[in-house]
Amino acid sequence: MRLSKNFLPTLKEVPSDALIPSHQLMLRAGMIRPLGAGVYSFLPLGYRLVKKVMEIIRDEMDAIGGQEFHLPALNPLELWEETGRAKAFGDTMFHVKNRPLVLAPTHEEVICFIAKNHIKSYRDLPQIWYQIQTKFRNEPRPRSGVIRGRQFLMKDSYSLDATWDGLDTSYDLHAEAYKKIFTRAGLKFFIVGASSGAMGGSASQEFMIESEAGEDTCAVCDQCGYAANLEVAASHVTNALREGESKPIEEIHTPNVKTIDELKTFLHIEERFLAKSLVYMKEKTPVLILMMGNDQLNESKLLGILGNEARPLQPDELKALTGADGGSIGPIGLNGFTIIADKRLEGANNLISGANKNDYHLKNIDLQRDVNIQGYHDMRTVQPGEPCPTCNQPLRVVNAIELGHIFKLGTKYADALHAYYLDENGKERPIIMGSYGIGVERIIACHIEQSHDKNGIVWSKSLSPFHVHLVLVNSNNEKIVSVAESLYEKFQESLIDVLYDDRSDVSPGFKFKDADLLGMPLQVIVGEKNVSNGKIEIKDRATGKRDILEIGKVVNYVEKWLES
RNA sequence: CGGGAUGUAGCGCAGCUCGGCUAGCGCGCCUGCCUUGGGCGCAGGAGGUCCCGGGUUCAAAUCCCGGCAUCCCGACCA
Repeated sequence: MRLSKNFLPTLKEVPSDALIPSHQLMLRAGMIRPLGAGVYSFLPLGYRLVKKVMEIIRDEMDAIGGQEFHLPALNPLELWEETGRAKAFGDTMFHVKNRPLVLAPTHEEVICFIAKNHIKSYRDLPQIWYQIQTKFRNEPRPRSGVIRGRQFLMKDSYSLDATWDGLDTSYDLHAEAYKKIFTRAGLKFFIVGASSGAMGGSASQEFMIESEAGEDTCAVCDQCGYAANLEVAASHVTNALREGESKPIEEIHTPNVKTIDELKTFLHIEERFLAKSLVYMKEKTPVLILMMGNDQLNESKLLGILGNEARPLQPDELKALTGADGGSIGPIGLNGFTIIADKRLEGANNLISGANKNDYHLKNIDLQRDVNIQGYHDMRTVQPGEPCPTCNQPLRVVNAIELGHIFKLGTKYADALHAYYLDENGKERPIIMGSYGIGVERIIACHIEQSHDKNGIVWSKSLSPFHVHLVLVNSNNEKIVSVAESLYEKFQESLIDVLYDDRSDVSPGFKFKDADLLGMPLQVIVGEKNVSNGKIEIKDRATGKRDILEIGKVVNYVEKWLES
């Protein structure tokens, strides 16, 4: 492709709205332009990348037996009401104003609708159906360029199985395909166990890359490779101890002590003797949650135990139900409460907790003797530096960008839409589904986040929009021009993707800066300096290393590099 | 949806407190000359509803009220 004739608007300056490197560089490299909040046009270079990514995805999806669909973005609202997800998505789903239609944020419903009409027998299963298409979500706050948009490309696939073992197989096939896809895209990623959230279903894993710009938080162990979304992450912290003798409960005056840290300082005592209380409402029942010391409650773990409808109490409700304000609540003397505790407190005694009376705490509480604990659960949030649950090395807590998410859905959608098949015994059963997504633009943005320097993007060989950036340095010198032109032709004949900077009105420095910004892995530089000796310079974008070789050997050099 | 910031030429910004504008600067763009190994140089030129609507005033980019948009933090994120 000739730069003199093609539309590739690069920017010297950083657009002020872009803060993270991938967003800045995608704008500067002429890949995208904003149209509205979270809505981007892809210009030719950007779309070339999109197509590269889609090619890799198609390849690996087809390899596991996936069949590509093209599904409508416009969906009847009614279909979404049948599964209850019109309500579940709420304002996140776009609704068309002048017809009862919605813009699909994902496609379980449509897939299930097709399956319902055509999958009749266990002999029709299993199936893997996928699509790579635009999805629409009315994100309350789009951000970070294409990483969170209101309109974005997603590869979504859906497995349909007759048995739960079949679902496991389909799920594992996807996990393997995803590893291949992200590896081929040149990404350093990790896989975490995740919460399946409101999507429903049993197992779920996320494919993540570590990035400060990430919206998810994960605990990772560099030693053994343990990694988990903080929503579900665990660590190997020590428990509160049970001492030999349980002393009698005593009330202590603790004026103006509101937080665990204040209590710790006030009493000069270790955190493991303190029990913090939080109160949630599950339907009509208040639930007191005991956490050790200043451990942070992990709400997603809690909701996994209590159900998604549970909610924290308002301060006035708290006072009415316990008789005290937050900071003085405790497990003793409550009526009508369910009490649960973090595993770390299991069986502990001689604890200090709130007295349900402002400015007072109780000491020597024995959870076995004094409290009717209805269950110990892991409910704490992992902190950086805590020991890894598998190898005890310190965990890091990092931000991460979610590239892909795989779910075992089960029969939720088949049940709602009555998508049944007949098994070997002629018995009607719901189709068992899995759902597997990949953010297409995120692969591009994440690659840039992981691979750039102060001069611009550094593409990996597999993802790069062109293999070679051919730079004609002296466009006023006919000899140089003819060498560059003939190289351009030879590259094309050899099926090497080449971006050719043949502009005559641009200074050499400008071309070099553009080449570094655009980030093709190899720069082939045709300039007077070397051509006069029959030589060409090849610069490796990633390392900056330069090789000088004879003109006749350039194409072969690039071919070798491509094969390596 | 809460908190904060910003909105002036294609991009990056100044001017706004303290009203006086014929609205500047750098980059980019156009024309001509020049230059050709790291975002050249010189000369000339085009380009603006100062986000929108209302108000105050002799006079508003500037002050006041209302809206919209974009970005950031938080909430949210199947």
